[in-house]
Amino acid sequence: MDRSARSNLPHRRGARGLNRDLVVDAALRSIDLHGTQGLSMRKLAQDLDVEAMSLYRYVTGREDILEAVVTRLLDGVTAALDDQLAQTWQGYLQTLAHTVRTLALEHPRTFPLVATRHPAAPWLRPPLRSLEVVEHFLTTLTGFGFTDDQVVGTYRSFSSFLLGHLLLEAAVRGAETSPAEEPLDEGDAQIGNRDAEVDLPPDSEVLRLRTKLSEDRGEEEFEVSLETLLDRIELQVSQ
Amino acid sequence: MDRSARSNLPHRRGARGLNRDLVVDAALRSIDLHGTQGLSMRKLAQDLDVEAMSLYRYVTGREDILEAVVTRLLDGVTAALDDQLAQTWQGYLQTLAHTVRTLALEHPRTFPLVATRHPAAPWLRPPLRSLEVVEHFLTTLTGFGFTDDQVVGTYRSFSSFLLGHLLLEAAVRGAETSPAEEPLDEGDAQIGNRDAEVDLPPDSEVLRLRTKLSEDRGEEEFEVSLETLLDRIELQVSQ
DNA sequence: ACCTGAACACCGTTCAAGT
DNA sequence: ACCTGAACACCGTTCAAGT
Repeated sequence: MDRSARSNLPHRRGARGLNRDLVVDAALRSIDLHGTQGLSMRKLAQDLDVEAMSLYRYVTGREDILEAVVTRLLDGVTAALDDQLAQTWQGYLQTLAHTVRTLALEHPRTFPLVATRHPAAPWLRPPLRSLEVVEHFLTTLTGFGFTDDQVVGTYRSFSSFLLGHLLLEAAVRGAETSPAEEPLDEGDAQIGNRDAEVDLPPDSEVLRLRTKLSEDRGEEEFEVSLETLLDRIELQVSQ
Repeated sequence: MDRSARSNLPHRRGARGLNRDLVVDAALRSIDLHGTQGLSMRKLAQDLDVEAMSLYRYVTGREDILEAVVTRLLDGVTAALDDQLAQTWQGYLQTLAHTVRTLALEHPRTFPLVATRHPAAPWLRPPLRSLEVVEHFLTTLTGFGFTDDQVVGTYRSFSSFLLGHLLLEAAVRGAETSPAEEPLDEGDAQIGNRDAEVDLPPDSEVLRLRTKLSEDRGEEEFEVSLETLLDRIELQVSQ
């Protein structure tokens, strides 16, 4: 006999089955929208239709959430790599670089967290701050015949390459997405001119080069620098 | 050493002649010691022997202080450059790079602020987030005969080089300096082993390469990468 | 002119209590 | 087992008031 439909609709609303993953997901969404500053335990709980204190069942505190968000972000990385490309070490570094770049551009407000939280250990360098990713990196390059010194040297230069480029790109995208600047209630002045915040002397080089400096060359710079880095590694590996 | 040892003790305590610079100085000291998180208007006021509300005479709020701290940090840079070295563009970039590096290592807890605050304008890229420094950079390279495209391209690659390397170095130094980890009241376990926080599978590459990965090669990496960057720029400039 | 007390609207986190 | 109310010790910021 069919029992009455008691299986679905937990009881009242959607949030009865709370768990750690749901908390972390909600936190990531919130940070993407409002930045790390905007994340509070109380507002997060509200998003989940629960009181703030309930979160402490699944999470030891705010810091724990931030750490978990970083891990969550990085966790898909190794799975997302292009296997075709990953058949040479050059291809592997390329697909890894592009995967992390995509992630940084998809989460410009969250990426600074990946970049600046204290690494849990000195061998977990940002932005590859996940044991899984670092392990994959080391194993793969060793598999391609890199010596220990070459693997470690490559890990270091690759990390700082990614960190520099992506943090810079994320900062630009983050600024575009987020400003949350007051909509200025009085309809006056300030005609969408983003330089207005800094006043430039009329004879300055910055002023003269302003347009060129503001161009978005992110992708291009990234490709060129990555190419240079690979060349440099190739030199070390082949000798 | 520091100039809190004022010559003429104003009246009762040190803080009668409060002003913006004193507030910013105190904030910088506090962030160096306790990180950005640890900076509160109330505690900062206490350091200055004043009530929190007094600070608002000199500063529009917490954000204003953070921005001012970044500016203060960068403000000495152009003055600190080695004039001798700065007579070639290579030497100029070298002394500039080393000056900023010194600053990052002297203020490892404050440097992330320089790196991650939203730039006030798209042509103020971290970590050279100061109009003064950027202006100096552009003028100097133009003076050495760089075309507009070369100046701007160099500004971009130099910025992300510095950002990647120095944020990584600062993170390591910051972690050493700061942990503020509880002194564990009971004298048990945890024998200063920093890896304890992450448990490694016994067959992992990370575990095998652990020692080599933890070596501090900061200075060396920095020099080598800077050299490579200069070579790359030279190629572009000479053709 | 410079500083402050009191107040407001928030925080993160603990703990004992509810179901 | 899971959630919560009440409480604690903090926040940043405003405003009217003191000197």
